[in-house]
Amino acid sequence: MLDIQQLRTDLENMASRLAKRGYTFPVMQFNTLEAQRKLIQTHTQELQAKRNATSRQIGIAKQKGEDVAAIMAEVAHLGDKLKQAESQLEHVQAELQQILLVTPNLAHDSVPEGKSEADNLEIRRWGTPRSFDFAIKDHVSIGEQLGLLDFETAAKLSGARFNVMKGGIARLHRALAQFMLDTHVQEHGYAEVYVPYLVHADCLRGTGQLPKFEEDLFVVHAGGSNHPDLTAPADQNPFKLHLIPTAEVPLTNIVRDEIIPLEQLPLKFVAHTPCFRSEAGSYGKDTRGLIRQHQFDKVELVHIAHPQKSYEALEELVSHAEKILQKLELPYRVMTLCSGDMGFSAAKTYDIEVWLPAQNAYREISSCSNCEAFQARRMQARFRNEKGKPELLHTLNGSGLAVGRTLVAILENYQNADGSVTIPSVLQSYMSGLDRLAIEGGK
RNA sequence: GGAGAGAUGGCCGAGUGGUCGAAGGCGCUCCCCUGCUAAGGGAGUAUAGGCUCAAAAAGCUUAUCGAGGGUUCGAAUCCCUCUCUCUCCGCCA
Repeated sequence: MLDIQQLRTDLENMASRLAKRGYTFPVMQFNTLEAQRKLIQTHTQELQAKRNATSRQIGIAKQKGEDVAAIMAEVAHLGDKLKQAESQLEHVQAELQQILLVTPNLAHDSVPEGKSEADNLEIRRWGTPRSFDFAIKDHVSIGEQLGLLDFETAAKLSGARFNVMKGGIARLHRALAQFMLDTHVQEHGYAEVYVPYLVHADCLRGTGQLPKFEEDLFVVHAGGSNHPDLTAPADQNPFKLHLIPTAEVPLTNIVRDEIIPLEQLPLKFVAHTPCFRSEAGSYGKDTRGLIRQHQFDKVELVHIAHPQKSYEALEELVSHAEKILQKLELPYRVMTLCSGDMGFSAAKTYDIEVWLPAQNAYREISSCSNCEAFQARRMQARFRNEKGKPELLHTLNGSGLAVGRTLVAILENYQNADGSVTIPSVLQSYMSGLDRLAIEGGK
């Protein structure tokens, strides 16, 4: 959420910055509502002040044993007027809030201007794509030939965009998550966290998925759709929960409504969770294989940072994600997303793209963003600053990494002519020393 | 699932209709006193808004005692709904 005070004082500038990321801010509507708000709020507060003062007088008079009938008559009609004013105010403020809730973050000055993916800026590459002397296969063929990747069964169980992994691939998948967690905890200083996979709507509003992107989420009810409590307000309804689309949601919301002592900053959290996405609007995209699934695992990194240090933290965060690919010896490149391609909450985003030989392309495997105070303002996540005053934190998140896509990268980059797949050396200790997945080896 | 108790400021804790945004204590900050350490005295110490103002300072003002609603001229206090925590019983991985 943007700072409404900043919008009031610097509207033109803010609107033009939003335009750079392809968002048209409703300037006219905002101005109209603001003018109304000012009028109604002042009026309401005057009425409230009058009521408070009069009530105090009544109290004093009664204590002295004086007659209060005259004063009572004076406020006789105040109640109705006040109620009306209060409800008008509430209405206007809800409308303003609605505008703010669907307005994306401002891009940082260092973000290149652009409209789409095509305008993203490559900033570095690591590793050299391997050249193959045989006809390469994609991860689906590799996995199915090994007998360890089974999309047919997955479709029977749950439909499209799900997968069943077996034997060595299931284990490799597990090994990857363990390896990532261990690296971030032991080498990068993250606190390992286990979090709920079902969260309240408040959490999703806090990180920016709601109210705008509800169609991308899965919602669950306890006890089926006939549960009587479904009629209760969604916010406080314990029987309506959302499946997390990323661990960013629970991890970042850990600091919601908190004031963190200065000396505890930065907080660095890591969690391995499944992620659930409806993938509405991506019909026909990446339909084959593990790239785009309704359910996938991810190791997520979150920093809760001092505002003055959040851009240092972003560089650090990216380097932590890169480290995983380096250890796995997978070639990748790092992109700065242009203003038009960034997510809703981000002020600046780096994508890490891993080399996928079968696609002959680099594909996103991690997205690392600094959201500055955008999420913190929605969450009321603050710290006590050097002057002892509460101040909004900066929040950052990044994949470190998407486990399923990393698995894809390994299957494709480490494939051999005989259909087997070499296990990267850093993972072998997680696989009881196994150094390859062979066709007859899986069970 | 059943029975009961509770939720107040950074923390503890008082407050059952009226000058209560809230006694007292702890903690913290500043000042004073005291030749070590300690102790004592004084002052200050919630958050988010709005208006006045070019701005700052300042002033005025509103809201907030788990959340939402209600009663009332007036609610931390009374009523209703919900959430969470604790204790006991039952059930369960």
